[in-house]
Amino acid sequence: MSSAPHYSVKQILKANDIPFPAVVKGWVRTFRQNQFIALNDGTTVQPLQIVVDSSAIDGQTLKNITPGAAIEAHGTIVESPGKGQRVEMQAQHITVHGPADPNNYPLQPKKHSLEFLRSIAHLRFKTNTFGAVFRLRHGLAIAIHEFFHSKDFYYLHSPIITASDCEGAGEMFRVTTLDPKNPPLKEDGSVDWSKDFFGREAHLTVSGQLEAELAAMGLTRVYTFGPTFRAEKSHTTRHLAEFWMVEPEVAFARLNEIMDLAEELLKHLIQYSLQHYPDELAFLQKRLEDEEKQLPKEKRSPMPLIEKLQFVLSEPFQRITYTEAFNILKASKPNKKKKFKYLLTDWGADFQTEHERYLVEKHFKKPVIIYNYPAEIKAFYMYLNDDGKTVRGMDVLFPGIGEIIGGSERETRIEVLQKRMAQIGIAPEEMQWYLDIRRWGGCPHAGFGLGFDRLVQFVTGMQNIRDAIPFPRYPGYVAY
RNA sequence: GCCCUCUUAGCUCAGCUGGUUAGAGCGACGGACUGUUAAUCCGUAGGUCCCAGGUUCGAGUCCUGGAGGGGGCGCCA
Repeated sequence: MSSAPHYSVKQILKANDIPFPAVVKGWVRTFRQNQFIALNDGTTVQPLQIVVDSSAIDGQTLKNITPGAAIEAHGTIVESPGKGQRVEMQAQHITVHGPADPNNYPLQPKKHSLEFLRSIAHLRFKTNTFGAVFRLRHGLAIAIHEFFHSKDFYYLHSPIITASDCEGAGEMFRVTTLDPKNPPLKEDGSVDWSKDFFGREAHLTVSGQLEAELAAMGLTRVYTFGPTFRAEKSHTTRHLAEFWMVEPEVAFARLNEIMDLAEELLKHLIQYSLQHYPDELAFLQKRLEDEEKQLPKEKRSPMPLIEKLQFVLSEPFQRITYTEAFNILKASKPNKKKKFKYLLTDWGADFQTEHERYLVEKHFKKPVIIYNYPAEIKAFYMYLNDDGKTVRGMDVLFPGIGEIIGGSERETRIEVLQKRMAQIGIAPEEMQWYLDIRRWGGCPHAGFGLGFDRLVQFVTGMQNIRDAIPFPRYPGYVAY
């Protein structure tokens, strides 16, 4: 057997100095005519063609070369006389590491529905679609770190288990080691959490924001990038119970600066995807087009995937205040003609999905940043404007997926913060640390949360967020 | 939590207003094939029509309940 180096399919397809000896390892996609193996190792969309001399290979090995089998091929990379590829391997020797019985191997060389693949999520990494999605997901993560690193942001590992249960971002999952059948009780019959592992109640974090604020008060610019958890029974294509969030927090920054940062980050990430993953995006674009062929025209994506990404880069995001947005919506046709399910009449009402979609997809036809929201519909930590009615919060809305970023300038005036906490019933002693950073060396600061899986969803064109994360968790479903 | 919708072969789906032995493509299996590109050609096998009741002379088709999938709304990232 040859002792040639092991190359990835990606390396071989890019190689210029041919011919050369090589070893490749991967999984068989198809085996045509007892002669042509299409091999994929997850490094590219394109498979490598391996040409087999069937007379030189024993019958059992030949029989085991079926879709899904893991093989190792030793041979020479040569220019391909065939039409579909530039180079191919002429194999001298093939080892089947793991056969895949074609009688019961679920993946066939044909289209499968995403729902079916989701039901065999442990195998979907082997497909071109999920290979492309997860390579892009990786690339976006790298790009996020590079982006922040280049701007002197420090990557903060915010805790996953949190003692803080008043972030207000949603229902939390409890973390406990107590016996659910027989928990220690207090005299009044309630559970005695002081006997639990941490000596008090603990939960999975819904956001690293509050911890990021603490770190920004010493490191100036930080960001978190980690899993967050919400026990909301959301049944939609854009919610997960476990999802990844990117949360930059910047000391001395005001709302405008954070809006600039959000727009720059999103554009950078899309630019990065277009530049580094053109093959994946072309593949995903075609996949989306094929899938949408069955749909009526009005339900299809308004433009192809790559064009959509370029379009987001082409213009500044539309920035409007809540009040401006409210006035546009109130005067809009669907509101006047009562086409909206929720009609807008009074200032202060929260926008519904249909309103956000109208602004983004019909009125402005580009990403929209809405800011200065009514205080009542936003979190307690947002900076109260001088009008006493609105807070310096902002949402970045994207076509198709809605809110991709939510952020704000934080309230720094301790007495205003205490008042708002009291209004919604947060005990000040629970949040002393949060008040302390206003007490000593407080300063204006702002930040936002980017839904990483929603970003992956947007860039890859996956309609369901469950197909943008390797192992989705949602109400009623957890596997692996 | 509310609403809509779907479940027929391994996969994707067809099956008209209830009416004989439930169909196709792909896949699988057997065979042919030395430049194919989800190869092609010939042949074969493969179904508890999601489950449980009910209506009916007769149910894949209608009704009720249940399970599972998908979608919409709310909540948000």
